[in-house]
Amino acid sequence: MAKQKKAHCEADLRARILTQDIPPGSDLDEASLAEDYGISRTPLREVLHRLAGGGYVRLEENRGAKVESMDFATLRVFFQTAPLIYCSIARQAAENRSSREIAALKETQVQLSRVARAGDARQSGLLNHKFHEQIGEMARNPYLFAGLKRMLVDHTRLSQTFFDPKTNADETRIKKAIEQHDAMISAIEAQEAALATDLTLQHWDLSRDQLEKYVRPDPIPLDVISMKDHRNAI
Amino acid sequence: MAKQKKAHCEADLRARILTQDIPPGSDLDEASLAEDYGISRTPLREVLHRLAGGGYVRLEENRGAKVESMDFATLRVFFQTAPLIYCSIARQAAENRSSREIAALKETQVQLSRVARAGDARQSGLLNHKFHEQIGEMARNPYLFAGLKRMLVDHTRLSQTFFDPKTNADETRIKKAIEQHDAMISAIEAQEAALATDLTLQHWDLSRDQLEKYVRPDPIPLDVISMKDHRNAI
DNA sequence: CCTATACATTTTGTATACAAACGAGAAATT
DNA sequence: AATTTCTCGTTTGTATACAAAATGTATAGG
Repeated sequence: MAKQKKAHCEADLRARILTQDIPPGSDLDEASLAEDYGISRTPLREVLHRLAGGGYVRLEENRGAKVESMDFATLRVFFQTAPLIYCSIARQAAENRSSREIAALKETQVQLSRVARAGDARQSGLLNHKFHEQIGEMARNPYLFAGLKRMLVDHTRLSQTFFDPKTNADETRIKKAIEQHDAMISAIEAQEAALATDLTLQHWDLSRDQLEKYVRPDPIPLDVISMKDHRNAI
Repeated sequence: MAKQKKAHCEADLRARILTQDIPPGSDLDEASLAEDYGISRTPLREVLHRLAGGGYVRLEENRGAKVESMDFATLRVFFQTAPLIYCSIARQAAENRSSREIAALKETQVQLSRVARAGDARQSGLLNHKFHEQIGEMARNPYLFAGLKRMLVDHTRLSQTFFDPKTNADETRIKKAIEQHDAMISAIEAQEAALATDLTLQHWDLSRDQLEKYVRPDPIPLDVISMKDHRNAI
């Protein structure tokens, strides 16, 4: 029972950080969190240590835990490194996947496409996170997997807007991303490493285009006419 | 005072694991370790959690901490992934290094060459570890750095014999490795990224030859991105 | 002789009380 | 008025006692 509470605490904190329910830079107070989750401070501190190990929070001496921030420098490195890690992982996942893992991945994908269709942005982001983490496990490469997990923490937080469609174009993009997932599953299942990396790169391109808009949004139109044109163009 | 004891405990356990003074697969008993280091079990458990986060030990539910083992599968992946991570890190270290970090790196190198000449294999291994970790920090890439740190845990453990010369050829190899370090420092200081990666690859080759008793598969291609689409480069 | 089960021992997990460090604000000194 | 120092409340860090789980051992039954 108490074990479940601790596991729930850790999973819930992870989810809340990934969805930015607890935003980057937030202070985490041990006493109040322990009370919230109905456990004492000792196991809560162990949870925080584990979250720190996974790049979710930063522990400072005598100063408690803060949710890892995402400054501009981090973002730059993120864009720089993502294709390398994602593609290397995809290649090795295709080489080393087991059929059991493929089945689990397909199950995640089914759930993801369901919640995405239902418009549940929060669950979509979390299941998308799980999807890519499962591919990471398939690669059986603890070195790259360590980097991937940290990368996914930032990626999921950054792309919180991705699964929350505002326009028709957004919905198309979500649909496309989920189709890409299906293609990636097939390639990995068929152990076609080259295809898997290629599809992963395309998937990254889609995500990156969306993220760049979020990070560097379209400039405000200089005049009313061009804005009208833009609206009518769709 | 107590803070120092805890820090010492963590550093000492790290060193003992890296030097295989505590061999892979060992069980770590909380009570006896706590007594050995003169701290109570609570802070000791936090140390173990941190070591687990760094890939030094594995924590199993209700079953304590074991030093991470190095099975055959791990070894294979190690040889596969090392050049990719080391070279990516070296390139970015050259791009992002500060002069302060260069000075610190040089200091480590001075110490390393001193203890290596003195035949202190244990300290040589640990300082070599520190040297490469410092280069990792220079890259300012938390994603690759996470993988590098895990890689170095295994690399340092594997190469425990490296700095313990048995023959003249061994001594020549050590000398060569340390000369390579000097060249790497120069390249990184001069921000010559291409040269730094090239030297790093040579350095890896030397180390790999030494570890060659283990099966080594083909490395992951270094240019997974540039092969495809250079739009992805930033 | 082997297996299974109950019990005892050991080890890990949690709660709580206490100690130490930090930070904010008041008081004192220049 | 500005700066320093002191004090107190808050928060984090540690020790210890206790609970729960796992492991080892002995004994009963087959």
